[in-house]
Amino acid sequence: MVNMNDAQREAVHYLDGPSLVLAGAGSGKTRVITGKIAYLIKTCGYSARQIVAVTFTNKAALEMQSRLSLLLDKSQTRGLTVSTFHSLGVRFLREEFAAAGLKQGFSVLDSQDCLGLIQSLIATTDRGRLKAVQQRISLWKNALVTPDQAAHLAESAQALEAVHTYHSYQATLRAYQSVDFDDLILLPCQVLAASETVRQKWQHRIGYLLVDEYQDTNQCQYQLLKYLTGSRAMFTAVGDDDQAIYGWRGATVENLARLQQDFPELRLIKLEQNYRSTQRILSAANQVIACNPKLFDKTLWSEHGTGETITVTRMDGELAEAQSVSMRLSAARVEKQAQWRDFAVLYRSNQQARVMEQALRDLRIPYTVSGGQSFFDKSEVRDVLAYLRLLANDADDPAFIRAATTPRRGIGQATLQAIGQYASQRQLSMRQAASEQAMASVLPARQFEALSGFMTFVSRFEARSVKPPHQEPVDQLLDELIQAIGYENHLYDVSSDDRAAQSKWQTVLDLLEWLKGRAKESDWNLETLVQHVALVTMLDRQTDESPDTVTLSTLHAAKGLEFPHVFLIGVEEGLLPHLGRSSGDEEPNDAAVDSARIEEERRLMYVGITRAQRSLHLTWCARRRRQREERVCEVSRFIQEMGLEQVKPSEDPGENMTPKARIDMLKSMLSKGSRAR
DNA sequence: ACAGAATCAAATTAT
DNA sequence: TTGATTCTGT
Repeated sequence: MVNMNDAQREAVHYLDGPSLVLAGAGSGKTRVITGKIAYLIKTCGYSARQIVAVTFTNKAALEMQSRLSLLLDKSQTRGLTVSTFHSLGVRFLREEFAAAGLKQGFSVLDSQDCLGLIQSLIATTDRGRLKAVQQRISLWKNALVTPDQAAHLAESAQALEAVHTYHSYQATLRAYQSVDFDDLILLPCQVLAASETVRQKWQHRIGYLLVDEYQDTNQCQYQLLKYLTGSRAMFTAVGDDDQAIYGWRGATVENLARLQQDFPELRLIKLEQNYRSTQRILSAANQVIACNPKLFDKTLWSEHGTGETITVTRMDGELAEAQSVSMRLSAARVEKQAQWRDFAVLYRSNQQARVMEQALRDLRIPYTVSGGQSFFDKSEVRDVLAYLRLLANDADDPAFIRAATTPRRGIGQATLQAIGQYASQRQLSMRQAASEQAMASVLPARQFEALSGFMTFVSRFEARSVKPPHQEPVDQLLDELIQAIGYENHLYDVSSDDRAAQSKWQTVLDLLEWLKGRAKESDWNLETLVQHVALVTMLDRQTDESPDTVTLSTLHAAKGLEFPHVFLIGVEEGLLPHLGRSSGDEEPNDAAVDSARIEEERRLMYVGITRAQRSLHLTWCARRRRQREERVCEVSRFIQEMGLEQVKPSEDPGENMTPKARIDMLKSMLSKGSRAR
């Protein structure tokens, strides 16, 4: 506790009741959380298994774990829970499955699976409308609104349709013995609300709870927090209302105010000293965020010097922007004697990464794109996971359909339809139906042959994987399973190109390695493994020894990170305050909604600015292709709000160069000394 | 095996 | 309108 300021120390030591730590950007909140955990264990005699720390992302959870391992021995952290809200939900349901109306091997469907489910419920090809419905259902769930309650709230015809879908959506999920992401919070909440016994059990088990990024909690998560801590209310919530950027997925800053109402004895601690950025950067950030109405008064200050000038550069278009930033990146690395990892390029939306990637590749600048879901979206990966899901959960119809038809084995549309019909008549899952002898009389002989071959295959592996007496190590099982499926051959059959097949097979091998690693690390069986897979994103796979690369990241994914040098690109009206509505949704003109949106965008800008430690460079494009046509853009209002001393008209060293000239110039720079590799 | 043509979907942020 | 993926013809 030596290296802490008074406020941090107070936050760590305060144990007389619930506390809320308002931690401004860069004020050392992770240090406080990890410090407090260490303090509880080392000084206060808490056992690690009584302590639960909750974050929003796996990345944050991992970060916290690694910081903790510097403060505590392995033996001291045994049994400690550091996980995301959603993983905690899975763990809860693994134990309380019965009370939630599930079996232990329930499936966790990701949003893509769920979108497919919704599509099967409402007949439409309009993806925008489907997504709108999905979003709506999700928001209801996050606000603890049941389908019945939603029916009373629905105003428009479109909302009424969504209610209807919500009903059948929930019913279908239950029938599949599956849950979506929102259920991982909602179901534990409902179970805790309904059962005194379960409540006491968990409240007794959890001696102290810490919540990171509290400003991003939704109503449901807040309720869960209350149930878990009970009237003892031994918890610390850490958050910053100025960094609340997840309103669109149901998070509500009101939870901060609500905390004070619900716990009048709440101790409020503010961390206002910033250890991250220079004065210039901090002052720009402060001025931007000052344009928002504030919930809590908070003034960030820093002992660092004034620092480098913040630059704003106008660019002709996306390409020029990307190339210019790449060049300046290269130049700055040499000038500042920095490493690639000291730089980040941040942007509002994922699409902006494309052009940027291309430009970086042209200049041989190594980079890592943070975020994006690509790996677990690949069809190879989803195919394999479907088999695992099917083994773990015989009610998982989507998994059944996918596994039964991939690779082709004589089970097609007609067979599936017959199975589906038989199943729904008797309230069975497709897999249960398919394994009934009666199918022999329902299906033509050839189809029945194919089907029973598949069913034998499935039950053979199920017996070895999930059923307790014969539980085998996951390693061996996975290898044999993939062999038995003949998946490699399937890939060669399906893809016309051998190279494509090879790379897909490699993806599968990567997946298997990753699964095995996870299973070993956490001592998980197949069921548990599969339940956690859906929660994992690309980010978490990066176990590579930190390579020296530039980071490309969305503003959302950049929260919690910091870099010496930051480029924030695409700072334009329409993009950085992002305007534009999602497609299918009807939208009354509501001034309050509009300004709430701008305020969230402003917080996003604030997050972006405060990622920078020493230098910050902003760019915007005079023209950009937005939605199908090139449009003229204006500089973002947020630039002006930063109150920079003077905005130089242009800082682009290659302003008048053609793309080719830019590249040539860079190449000559590279050969002069800096090694980009 | 590869290139050009036809077809299709796309609209923020993410567990 | 693009860009990406799939199909088709050589």
